[in-house]
Amino acid sequence: MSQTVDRALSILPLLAQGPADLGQVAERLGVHKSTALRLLRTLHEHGLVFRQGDQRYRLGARLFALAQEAVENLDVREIAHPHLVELNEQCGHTVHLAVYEENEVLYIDKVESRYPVRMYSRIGKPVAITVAAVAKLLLADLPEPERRVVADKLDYPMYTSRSTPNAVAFLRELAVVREQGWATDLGGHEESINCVGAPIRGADGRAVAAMSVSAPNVVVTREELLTLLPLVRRTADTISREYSGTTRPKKA
Amino acid sequence: MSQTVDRALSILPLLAQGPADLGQVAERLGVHKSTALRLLRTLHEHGLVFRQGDQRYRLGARLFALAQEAVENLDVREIAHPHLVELNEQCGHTVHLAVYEENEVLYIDKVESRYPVRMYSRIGKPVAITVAAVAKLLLADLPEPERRVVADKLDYPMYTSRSTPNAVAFLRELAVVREQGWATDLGGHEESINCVGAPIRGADGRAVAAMSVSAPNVVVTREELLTLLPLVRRTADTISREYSGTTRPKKA
DNA sequence: AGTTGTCGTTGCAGCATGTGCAACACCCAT
DNA sequence: ATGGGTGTTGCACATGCTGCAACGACAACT
Repeated sequence: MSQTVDRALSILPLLAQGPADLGQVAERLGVHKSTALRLLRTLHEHGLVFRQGDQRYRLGARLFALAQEAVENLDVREIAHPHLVELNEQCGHTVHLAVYEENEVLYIDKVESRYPVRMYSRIGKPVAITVAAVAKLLLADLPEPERRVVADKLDYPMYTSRSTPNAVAFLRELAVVREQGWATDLGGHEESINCVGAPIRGADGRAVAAMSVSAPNVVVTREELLTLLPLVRRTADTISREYSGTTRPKKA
Repeated sequence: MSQTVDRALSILPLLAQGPADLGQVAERLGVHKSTALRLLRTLHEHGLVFRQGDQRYRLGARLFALAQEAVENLDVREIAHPHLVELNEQCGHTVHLAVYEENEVLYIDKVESRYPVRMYSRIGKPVAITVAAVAKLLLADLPEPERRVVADKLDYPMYTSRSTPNAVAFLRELAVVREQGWATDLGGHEESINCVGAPIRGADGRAVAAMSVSAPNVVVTREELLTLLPLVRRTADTISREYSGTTRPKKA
């Protein structure tokens, strides 16, 4: 790995937390001001960083443009979206779409109760990987050795008393999910929130994404939410079919 | 500027066009394969890039997460404030900043007029949503269905004879505002007060806030106030650019 | 099977490149 | 004026980046 690039890229998450001036950047990077300045300049020339009125640095528009392209290239999202909306119209609850990437599970789409999605709402956040239904689905689909390696590396925070406590329990849960082809999160992340989810599979049978429906206890009980399972699975299967039918990654 | 970082960052827009393998990246960068490899590795460790199918490289979803986090930590008010003050120094009148939230439009910042006669308003208070210039701007930017739903739910109090009388008239007014990109309130709230306003837009083109200049008849006539329109729009555009982190405005 | 081509990966020697220092320029408060 | 706080510049040094060439893995042909 390249030290210079490593330092430069470390600036990005730093600025994502909020604007910072040259001194702060240099200090938090552990380098001299002049070094930080040159890194920032380079980032600036590529538009990833922006200087606002009072000399402070912020993430720039180019980064947003790149982020846009990054998700647009995930064509699962395009295909799935209308189906997520439809599902939302039928049940009224929040619908999520997530993918697995590099030891993380990220939400890439979301439909909130009755209103159309707004870009940049809360999509893009990593999910609570040890408890979320979509995370279980995606991890359960990994090849066995990788699954175990990932499970070992994870932390197992006890969000609630129902959270997955450790790797052993997690792997056991994944085996169940793998077997039954769907997953739940019953108060494992927040005590009052339940989810049911199902995988979206590509032509080769592997899970390319996962979707879930979430609702708080006060709206529907666990049992009522579980009655939506067939609908969720049917939607996921529909998306799977459309995805594997239209996706033809030519040039082999 | 730093050569190494410069090269590394050049990879991103390159990958934005589509996945590429090591050889292609090296060639298009004009560097040796081993160099490209090390750059890609570094990008990979930061999650900006990932390898699909253990072969080709593509943009990583972490880019998306980064942009997301940055947007959440963005504070329109902080960015706008100095510009509002500057505008106030140039024209002397009251300047307002407002956002739309949950069927309401709220003032979130205000710079008081230098003239003795001031208008009543308070930061944090909902504005007269059917007549205020800022409210028209923000509602005009909503997606069509939501706009209509909101317009139907509103009350249309006749503050003055010039107030918007009903939903039909309001929607017509919003269409005009949407078209022209600015809005006025000519005695619709208080007989003697006029306003002109313009929207502040984020990187995705949606209005994140709106600003206006207000003055009573006794200080400036409507016609005189309207001559400030270019200045108001220019200020709003400047704030928009700074908020979205770009130097060049997108197309309207 | 053997062979040839392609592609990703590695270790290394040389030197381009990034680094930190110190001095400078600037702005604002005192 | 004076001082402390910024961001910025030029420069000598050596760090860490570069390109080379060789290796291993894999697949496609003959």
